[in-house]
Amino acid sequence: MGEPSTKNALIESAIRMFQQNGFQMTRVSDIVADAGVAQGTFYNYFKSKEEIFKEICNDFIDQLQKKFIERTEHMFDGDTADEVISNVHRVVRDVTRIYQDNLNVAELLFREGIGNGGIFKEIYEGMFFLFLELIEEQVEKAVNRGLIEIEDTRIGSVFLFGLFERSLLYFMLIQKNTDIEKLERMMVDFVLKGLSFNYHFSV
Amino acid sequence: MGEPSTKNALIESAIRMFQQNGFQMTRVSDIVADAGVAQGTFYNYFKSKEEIFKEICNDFIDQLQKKFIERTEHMFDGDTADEVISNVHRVVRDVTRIYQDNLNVAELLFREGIGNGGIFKEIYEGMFFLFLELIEEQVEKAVNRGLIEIEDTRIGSVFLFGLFERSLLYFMLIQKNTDIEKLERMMVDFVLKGLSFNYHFSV
Amino acid sequence: MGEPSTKNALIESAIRMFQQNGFQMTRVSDIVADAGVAQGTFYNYFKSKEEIFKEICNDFIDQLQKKFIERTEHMFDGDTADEVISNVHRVVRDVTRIYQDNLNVAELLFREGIGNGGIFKEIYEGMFFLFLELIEEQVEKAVNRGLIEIEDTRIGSVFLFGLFERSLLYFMLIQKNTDIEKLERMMVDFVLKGLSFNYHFSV
Amino acid sequence: MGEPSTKNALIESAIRMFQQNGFQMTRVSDIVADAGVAQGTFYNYFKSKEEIFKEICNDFIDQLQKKFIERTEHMFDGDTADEVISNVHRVVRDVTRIYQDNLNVAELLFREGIGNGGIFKEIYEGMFFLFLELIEEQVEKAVNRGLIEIEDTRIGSVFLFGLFERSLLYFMLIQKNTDIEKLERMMVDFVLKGLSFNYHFSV
DNA sequence: AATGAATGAGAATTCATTCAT
DNA sequence: CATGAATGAATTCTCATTCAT
Repeated sequence: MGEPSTKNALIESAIRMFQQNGFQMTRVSDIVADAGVAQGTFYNYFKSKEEIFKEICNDFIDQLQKKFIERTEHMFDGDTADEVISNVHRVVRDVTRIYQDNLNVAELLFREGIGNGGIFKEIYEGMFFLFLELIEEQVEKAVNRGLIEIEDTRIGSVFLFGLFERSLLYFMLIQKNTDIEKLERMMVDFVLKGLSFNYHFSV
Repeated sequence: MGEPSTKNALIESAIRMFQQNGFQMTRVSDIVADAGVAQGTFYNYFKSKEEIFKEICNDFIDQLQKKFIERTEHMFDGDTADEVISNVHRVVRDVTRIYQDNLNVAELLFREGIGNGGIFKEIYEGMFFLFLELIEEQVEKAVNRGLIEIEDTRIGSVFLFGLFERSLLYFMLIQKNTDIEKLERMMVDFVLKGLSFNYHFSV
Repeated sequence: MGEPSTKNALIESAIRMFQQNGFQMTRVSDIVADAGVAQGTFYNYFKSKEEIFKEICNDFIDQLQKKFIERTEHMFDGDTADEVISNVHRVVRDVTRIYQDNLNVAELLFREGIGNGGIFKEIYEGMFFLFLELIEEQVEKAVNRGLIEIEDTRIGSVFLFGLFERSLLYFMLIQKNTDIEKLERMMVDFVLKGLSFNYHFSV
Repeated sequence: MGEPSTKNALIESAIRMFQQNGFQMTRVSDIVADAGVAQGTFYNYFKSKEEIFKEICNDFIDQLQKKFIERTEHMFDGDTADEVISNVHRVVRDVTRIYQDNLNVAELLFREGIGNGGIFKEIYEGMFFLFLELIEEQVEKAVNRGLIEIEDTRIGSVFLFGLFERSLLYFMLIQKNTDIEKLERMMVDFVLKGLSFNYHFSV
């Protein structure tokens, strides 16, 4: 019975420590001290310091990817402007929820992925490219359907993703008292206008 | 007279190494090997690894801040829509130039500043907050003049800065063949529309 | 359970090495090589090279101070000359024993305390001053009781302590075949005569 | 003409620095900085850091040895007690003068010689043994002439030298306001009594 | 499963000394 | 003689990982 609790304790401690001091600056000894187990115990559950980091991120990434794929698929669906807006809103809201529910891990992944640390760049950039592809696909469809207008869909997609990710992390991590629903609403509004959305559209 | 060339060689090597492997993973021995000098020589010019990083960033930061302050001041100035657009464009273009001219250092600062390394977060976040303030000030003025409409100026400013910084680095570092002038043009367009800019404005 | 033996091995090796080459010239690598453990093992037991030195000295200092305080208190006690002589002798003998039992450490402390190393001067000089105070106190009492005569009790005390410490270390460390009992006897004799002891004293 | 002043400046700076921080802790860069010359200049005058130390000590040692040999030769000479006392006093006084005139160097030699530093032990101990021999020779002569009584002349000589050296340094370096003439007088008195000097002696 | 002592490769930094100018 | 940049060996200390108990 020791297993699940010990492993969980290690994971929780690792998240806490990684967030506080970053991956590189966190020592395995910090993690085990925080978890209250012996140094060697760590290696009964994880092959290395890297492995626990990846294990921590994987759940979040899986969840996020799954939802992202599932949601973006219908991003600009709808027969009327209101339906489209509502769908865009749903994407924003659902993805925001996942960030909210995994805020610590999201920050971790974001920071280590962008930082030059090395190994985690791949994980992060893999995610980034996937999301970019998915968004671009939808943007193209929407352009084709005459819903929005944008000179270059790749550039437009980078705008969307950059704006989304950066804002989310800023308001969730730094300016924490922000009204997230307002943020979502404004984001949808800003992005649709930026994309020259045809507010009078109807099939 | 060996001084300036040795010091410069070290700085250039340091930038290269930091970019390749990150600050933490770069060894002083990597830097000196790349610069072709002895280990001890490094310490004739820099007190520590941290110090060379700071010295590298400082020039760029100074330049960027100066230009940013100077340019944003007139961001939404103008008596006609065209004049305003032209001013917004100039801000985007000038700041983009600085990024282009200091691409390596810009990436360095961005990555290490966001990564959890520690000391560089301060430098980066200091810059980030300053820019946010400057942008928000201008956004407020523009709202008051009826040029644009935005529910919350702070949120709007984060949108602007996030979109700008993220896109710039993406297209300069990853998708390098991008037509930067097109990017600038689209950015101005996207942002103004996102801010509900009154294209028919005139004093 | 490797702990006590490893730590002890390190301490013994450290004493040996410090004695052979001094604190400054002794490398941690010398100590671990002599103890037959890995370099890192040292730092499982001691925070630094300085720390092991302090730990080595502390036992000896504690013991010496305790005995010194306890013994000197009755240094010149007694109702007859013979009793007094016997008490002085006991002080000399007891303190000599402690030096004999901790010869290596005593030498270490003496050498590093006098040498300009820095940190150990404090330890040594603290001890030196304490002993000087204790001796002077007794010398004053003895002068007041008419047992001895000395123009300046501070100077006399420095004579006593200098003579004692220097001789002890000389004969224990350099001219090792010396008959210590004879040395003690001669020391008591020399010192009492030097202090103009009243050999016919009686209450 | 630059030579003598540059070399002297280096020597004076070296003495100052060695005294402040000890030989080991003093860097050549400290010495040249204090002397106001370039790093390389040091090596125009001295082969190494050790060499400047030796050069500093040599004058003092030569002087001290010369005077010590010259003076001790007649240490217990004299046909009356008063003459002997006066001769002993002269030895003490003359040697004290040399210490006084070279206090900084004396402390240096003493500290580094006793400290476990290594190379200077030899210099110091050579001196120590020479002085001990010289003293013992005189003590033996005095015993043979019935001037003094001492069970073991070697032990007695160590008493004399230990007391002398230790006291001198204590009162010259630490308790600096001491009346040196009184110290000399008391030393002569203490020592002669300790040696059971025959105050009524006469040829 | 848990422990924690032992490991040792590797990192930053110092500083006496050299030498071309 | 004076300079001071360059050198690189040497040293302390860190920490992920192993493994016998």
